[in-house]
Amino acid sequence: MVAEVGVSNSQVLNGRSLQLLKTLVERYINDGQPVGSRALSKDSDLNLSPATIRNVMADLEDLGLVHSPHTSAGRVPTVSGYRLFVDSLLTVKPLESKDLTRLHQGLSLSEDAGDAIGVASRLLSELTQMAGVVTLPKREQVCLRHIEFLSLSHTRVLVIFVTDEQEVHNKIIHTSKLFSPAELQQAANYLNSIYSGRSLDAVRKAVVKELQEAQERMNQGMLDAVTMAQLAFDQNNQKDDYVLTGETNLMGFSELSDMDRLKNLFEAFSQKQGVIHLLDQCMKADGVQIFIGEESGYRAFDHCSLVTSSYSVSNEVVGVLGVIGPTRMAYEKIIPFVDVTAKLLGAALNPKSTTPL
Amino acid sequence: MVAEVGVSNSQVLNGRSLQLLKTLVERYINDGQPVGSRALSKDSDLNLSPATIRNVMADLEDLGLVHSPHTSAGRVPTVSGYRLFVDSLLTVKPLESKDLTRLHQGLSLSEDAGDAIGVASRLLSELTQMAGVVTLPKREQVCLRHIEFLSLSHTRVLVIFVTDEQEVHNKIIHTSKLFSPAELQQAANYLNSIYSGRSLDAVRKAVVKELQEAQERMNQGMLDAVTMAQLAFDQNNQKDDYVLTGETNLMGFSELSDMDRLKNLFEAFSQKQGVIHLLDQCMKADGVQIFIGEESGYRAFDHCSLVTSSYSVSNEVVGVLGVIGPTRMAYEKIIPFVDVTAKLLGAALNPKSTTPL
DNA sequence: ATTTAGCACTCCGTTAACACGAGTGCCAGC
DNA sequence: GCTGGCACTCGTGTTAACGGAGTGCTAAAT
Repeated sequence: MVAEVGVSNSQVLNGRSLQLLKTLVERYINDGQPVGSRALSKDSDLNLSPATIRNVMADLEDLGLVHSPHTSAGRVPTVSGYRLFVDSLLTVKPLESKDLTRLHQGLSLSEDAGDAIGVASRLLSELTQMAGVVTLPKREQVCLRHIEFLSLSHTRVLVIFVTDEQEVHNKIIHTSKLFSPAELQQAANYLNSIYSGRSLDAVRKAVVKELQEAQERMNQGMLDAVTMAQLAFDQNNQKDDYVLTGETNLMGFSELSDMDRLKNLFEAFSQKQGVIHLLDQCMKADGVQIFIGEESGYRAFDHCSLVTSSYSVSNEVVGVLGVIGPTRMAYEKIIPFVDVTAKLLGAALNPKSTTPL
Repeated sequence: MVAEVGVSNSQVLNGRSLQLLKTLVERYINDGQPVGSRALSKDSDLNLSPATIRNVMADLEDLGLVHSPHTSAGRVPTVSGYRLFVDSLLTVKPLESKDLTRLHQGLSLSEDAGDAIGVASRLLSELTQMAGVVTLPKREQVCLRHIEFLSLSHTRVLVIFVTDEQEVHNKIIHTSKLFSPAELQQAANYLNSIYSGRSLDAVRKAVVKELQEAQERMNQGMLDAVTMAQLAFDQNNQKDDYVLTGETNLMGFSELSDMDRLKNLFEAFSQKQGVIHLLDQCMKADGVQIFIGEESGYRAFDHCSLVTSSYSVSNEVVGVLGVIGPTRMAYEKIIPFVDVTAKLLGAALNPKSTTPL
C-alpha cells in the first residue's frame, strides 16, 4: 500500500515506518492529541506491539519527522513530517458530491467577476470551515473594452475604463493642461477606436511605443489622448488585492487560540502586502501548492497551512485562490476542494461562458 | 465642582457620592482593577476614611451604579454607572494638538471620497488604539454628474455613473429589448442633459414621475432612457457599507480576550448588517452619540462601547463615523476625538473645498 | 536479528490544603 | 455623621500528593 521512499536512510525509512507515520498523522489530524505507541499499535493494521512502535518512533524522531512535546507524551508530526505525508503518503479523497453541486450552483449564477470572486471565497470558507482567500484577477491578461474621460476640477481628470470581464476601474489623473469636455470626448473616441479589444498590457506597451517614435505623425488631439492613456494605465495602478472570508473560523482552532499569534495573523490579513506576496509565489506554479507552517517564511503564518491553486481564464493564469487553516487540517479533503474550486472559478470567469438571461 | 443630579434619590446621590463615583470610574478606566475603599480614599481630595467610603459604595451599589465582582473585591462601574459618568460627570479633555494636526494633514490631502473615508478610519484607529469605523456617505444627498451605458451581452447593460463626490458607481441591468451602442449613447446623452447636477434622490423621483404621467409626450428614445435610469437607480442598489480598521487593536484588551466573545464580535463585523443598523441609528441624532455595553442591543457588542458622530456635507448629514473599544475606554479623550474627526471629514468631503493642485 | 514483555522513570493535570492579602460589612465609640 | 476596629469572605499563589499516560531501556523470546 505504501511504497518505500528512496532516500539515503532507506534502511530506517522503510514501508513500515512510512505506514506508521501515515497513520500517526491521520490520527493526529483527527483528534489533535499527541498519539502514543499503544494507540498507534491498535490503529495500524500491521500487528505490532507498542514496544516495537516505540522503536520506530524513536527513528522517526531522529529523522525530524515527529516530535514529542515532552518526555511522556505521544508524538506529533513536525513540519517535515507533514510535508512527507502530503507529498508521498496522502490518499486524496474525491470531493463530496453535495459540495461539488454547491460550488457549481454558487459560481454559475454570479453576475460579474467581482461577484464570482466573492462567491468563491465564501464557498471556500463555508465548506471547509476555515478561511478562504481569492486574489483578484491580474489586469495584464484582460482586454480593454471601453475608456472614458471626465473632467473634474481644473486639470484633474477622472478616467473610467471597462474591461471585458465587466469590471469597471477608475482613477484620477493630473494632466499638464486644461481640457474641454469635447476634447476629452474626442480623446476617448480615439483611444476606443484604436485600442478597444486589446489586452491592457498590450495597450500599455503600444502607448509607450507611440509616444517614443511616432510623435510627428500624430496630431495634437491624438497625442493628448495617448499621453492620458499612459497616465491612466500607469504600472503602479494595478492594485493587487484579494478577498478574504471566514477569518473568524480560525478563532475556533486551539492551535491559534494564543492571542498574540492570532493578532499577528489578523494584522497580516489586514496589511495585505505580505499575504499578496505569498499568493503571488503560488501563481507561478500551476496546480495545487501547499505551504505548511513555517515553510511560508512569514512568521504570522507559522502555525497555519495554506493550500492554494492558481486559476486561469482562457488558458492564462490570472489569479490564485486557497484555504488558510491550522497546520493540522484535513489535507486529503482540502486539496481536491481547492483544486476543483479553482477550475470552476476559471470557468465562471471565462467571457465566452457568460450566458445572457 | 460636581453639581448634584436631580433624581428621586437626592439624599443619597449627593455631590459627594457623585464625586466618588467619578473618581472611581476614572481610576477603573486607568488601570482596569476593581477599586477598593482605601484607594478611593486616597485618590479623592475629599478627606474621608475608607469606612465612610464603604458606606457610600454600598449606596451606589444599591442604585446599580457600581458592582463588585465578588465579596472582597473593590467596585467596578456598571453600565448605568458609566452612563451617569458620561452624561453628567465627565470632564472632556481638549484634543491634543499633535493629534489634531495628524487629522488635519491626513484628511486634507485625500484625493477622492473613498480615500478620505479610508484615511479617516485609519486615523481613528491609529490614534485611539481601538477600532475605527466610517460609513460610506449615503447616496441620497449626492448629485449625479454623469451617466453612461455600455452594452454587454444581449440585453445586459452596464451602467456607470459618477457623482459629484468623484465616486464611480456601476451596476448591471437587464433591459427588455436589445439596444445598439448608438441608442445607448443617445439615451445617456439625454439623461445627462436633463438630470446632471441633480441629487440622486431627486432623479429617482423625477424618473418615476415621468414614467407615470408623461409617456405620450416623449419619443421612444427618451422613454427608453428613462426606463433604464429607473433600473439603474433602483432603490435596493444603495449598498450600505462601512470601512472598518484596527479591529486587531481590540484583541489586546483583556475584557475581550475571551475567544467566544471575540469571535462573535468579529463575525458581527464581517456580516455587517447588524453594525450598519446600529450606525444608522446614530445618524439620526446629530452630535456625539454613545452606546455603552449592552445599551446597543447587540449581543456581540455586550462588552464594547461605541462612540459615534454623524458627519455632514453642506449641512446635510450623510454618514457616521466612530470608535469601537471596550467599555473601559478613556471617554474624555475619545469623545472630542470622534467629534473633531467627524467635522474634519465633512469638510474634506465638501465638494466646494476640493482644491486643484 | 527482530520483536516483545516488563519495569523504572518522567512529566502532565488535577486536587487539596494552606497562607496571604485585599477588601468588605458591621458595630461601637467619637 | 464619621471613624476605627474586628471578624469574615473571597481570590490568588504556592506546595504537595497522586494517578495516568507514555517513554526508554534491558533482557528474554521468537
